[in-house]
Amino acid sequence: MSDDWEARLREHGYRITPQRQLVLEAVEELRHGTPEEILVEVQRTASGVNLSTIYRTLEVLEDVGLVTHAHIGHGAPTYHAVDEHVHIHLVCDRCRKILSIPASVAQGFVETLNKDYGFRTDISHVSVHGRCDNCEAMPRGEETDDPL
Amino acid sequence: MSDDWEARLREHGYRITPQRQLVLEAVEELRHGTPEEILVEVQRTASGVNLSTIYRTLEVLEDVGLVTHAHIGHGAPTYHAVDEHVHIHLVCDRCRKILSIPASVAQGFVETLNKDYGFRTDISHVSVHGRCDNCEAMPRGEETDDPL
DNA sequence: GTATATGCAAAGGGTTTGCACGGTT
DNA sequence: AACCGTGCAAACCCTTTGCATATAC
Repeated sequence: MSDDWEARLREHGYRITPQRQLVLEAVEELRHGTPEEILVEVQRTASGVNLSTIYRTLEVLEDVGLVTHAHIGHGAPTYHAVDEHVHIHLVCDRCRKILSIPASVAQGFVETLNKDYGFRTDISHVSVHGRCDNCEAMPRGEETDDPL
Repeated sequence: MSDDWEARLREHGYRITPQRQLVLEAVEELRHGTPEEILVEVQRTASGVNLSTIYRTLEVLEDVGLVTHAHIGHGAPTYHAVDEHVHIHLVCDRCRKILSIPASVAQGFVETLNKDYGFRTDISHVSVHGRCDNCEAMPRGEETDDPL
């Protein structure tokens, strides 16, 4: 865990609490986690922690720049620690697997948006949906067909 | 409205109903609409229509390929008619405006995903978040800061 | 000691579902 | 006449909020 997380919180006027430490650790441990999943991970250590604390804590951690979230569909968002490299999520609509690829792949696209449309974007914030390698080759039948 | 919509439904074993026609018309009229907004539009003509019918109908219309939806953040998804040109949504996180740009802008990106990662994508399904021209220039202060 | 953070429970959006009735085929 | 589609109400998931207590500072 980045060791200046305490400083980060303090700088913004937030206090250091066990819950905040645990949530940050859980996010780093899970790499991709929904609030619910983070709760479960946190409760392995501290069973008394409440879901609403997870939400409030994620908000704080996001505010100070220690975590971010991305939407992978219509369900709950997924959170990451920010010290991982920035990445894009490729979500397979058939098998539900999530591929993380370097954000640099989208660099040209992002630059075009900026130059041609004056739009500054954070491409990592949303996911790109489609079919992964495997599923594209797979015979029809066992698809999820849940249009996220 | 595309005039083969009845055929489209029948081909897939669905029936033709006033509600389905109204929902399709509403989607085309609105161009971007959440289920709730579509309900309101539909109710201008038929006040008795229920929200659950909107959801069920959108699912059907999506199944037969007459509409699609895209997620613009943590709120409700937004639906379109498919006969409009495929586009990408640029959502400004500050002023909430939605810019629609041709999907062709992302062509290079999409091809890279396919070639390098074997991932076939529908880029129009999700939105790209960031700051629009206007807001990027605007002095700080009145931003939404709601990290969709 | 004081302000912030937490736990709990209740409320809030958005969406789905069971069921009986009504409409399309 | 048979079955699908609809309205209604209840249930559901995810998230937010009010309030009293506990904790960091």
